[in-house]
Amino acid sequence: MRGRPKTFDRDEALERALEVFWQKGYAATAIGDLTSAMRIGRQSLYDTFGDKHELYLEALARYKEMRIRTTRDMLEAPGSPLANLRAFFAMWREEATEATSGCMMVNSSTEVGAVDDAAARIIEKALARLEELMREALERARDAGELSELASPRALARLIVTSANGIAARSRLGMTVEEVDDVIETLTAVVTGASQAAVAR
Amino acid sequence: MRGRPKTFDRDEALERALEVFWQKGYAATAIGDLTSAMRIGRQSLYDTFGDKHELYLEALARYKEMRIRTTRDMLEAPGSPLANLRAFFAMWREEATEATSGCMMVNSSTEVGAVDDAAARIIEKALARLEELMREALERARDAGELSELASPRALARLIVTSANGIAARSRLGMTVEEVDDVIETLTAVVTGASQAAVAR
DNA sequence: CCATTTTTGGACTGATTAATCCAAACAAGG
DNA sequence: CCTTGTTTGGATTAATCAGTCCAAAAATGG
Repeated sequence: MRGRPKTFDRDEALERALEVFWQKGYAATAIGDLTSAMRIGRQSLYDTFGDKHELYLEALARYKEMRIRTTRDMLEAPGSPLANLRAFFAMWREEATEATSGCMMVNSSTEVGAVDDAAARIIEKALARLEELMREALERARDAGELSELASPRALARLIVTSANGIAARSRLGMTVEEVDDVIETLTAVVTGASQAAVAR
Repeated sequence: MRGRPKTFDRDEALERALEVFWQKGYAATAIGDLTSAMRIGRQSLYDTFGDKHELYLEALARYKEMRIRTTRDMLEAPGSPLANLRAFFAMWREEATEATSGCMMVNSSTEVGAVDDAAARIIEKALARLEELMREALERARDAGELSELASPRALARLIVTSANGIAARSRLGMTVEEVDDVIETLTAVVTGASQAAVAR
């Protein structure tokens, strides 16, 4: 290897770019915001990551991987599948009340989803994967005897992921614990079968 | 009245601005996009609506009113409260599958919610009102004997509105009928009390 | 016809943007 | 020390943006 070696870590810089895009979105993020957060020069950014849009897509893909990994690790942890589901809800609750970043994929959907096909494809695949992980977790809980029959694990998984997306959107404005808890407790009751209502007659 | 009379309808122009902001968001909408959609000159826009941000807030407030009005009209229609709830779900389903505009309040939350206090306040109040309308509708259905006891009408209302927000975010990427139906059918089952799962043991 | 007001659009300002170019500093290996 | 490659930041470009100013045209009432 000849020449001056790279002094910054590509992954670290990408991670810092991710945080800026996650918080501020695509359009509102200026190159200067990125270089200062990433602590690299402007030219290094273009040399290393292409342009702003490429960097955004790479950050979004990284976010997607992170989100899928943590979800899978949580839901597929050893032990009680139902306890894992509860732990997942708890994590989600913490995130919604302690931060206003929301979910980068939800933010991206609403901001650029309709015009950025590459971003849309990343998000669509990620949401499908998250639904799959959730469905499998529900089925494991059922197979372990912690839940009785589920009418449609897939449909229930979709409701859960959709609700998570709704919470994420809302948390951009700031959410109280009470607001999140209402949603989570109701969903938990649905999953565990405590009926919220019963058809009369 | 002396002088040339106004030739455009302020409400119509505002409605057209609303549609642009709804579809494209705040930052991505240029003044030129607005004037051409509103079919008025640039100076008329500034004279009539102040500046871009004021116009956005007014459009957002108009959207909020529209959304609350249609929701209330639907949920408070004469006849069966439960049928009204089902009609509400049906409308929501149509919107999610036939358009990619989503919900302007959800779009606004994720884009400017964290930095635009005026917009945030409009949205927070609107969501609280929608939750209230939904809670009241659930209570009417219960009181009419169409649903049995509800553990927490408020919590259930929050789950429903949150899911609607999640669907709205997701619909920006385009949604299939199947995806929406899974969520709506599960929610309907929750409301009507058809158990999705029961605690084992 | 004149006064009044509105509409329209071009010219303009000032700021900001993404992106490129370039030169100087810098750091390693041969 | 010299070659190679990297980092940095200033200069620059070309585009875009919101917003203001202004003048001409248009439409009404007196």
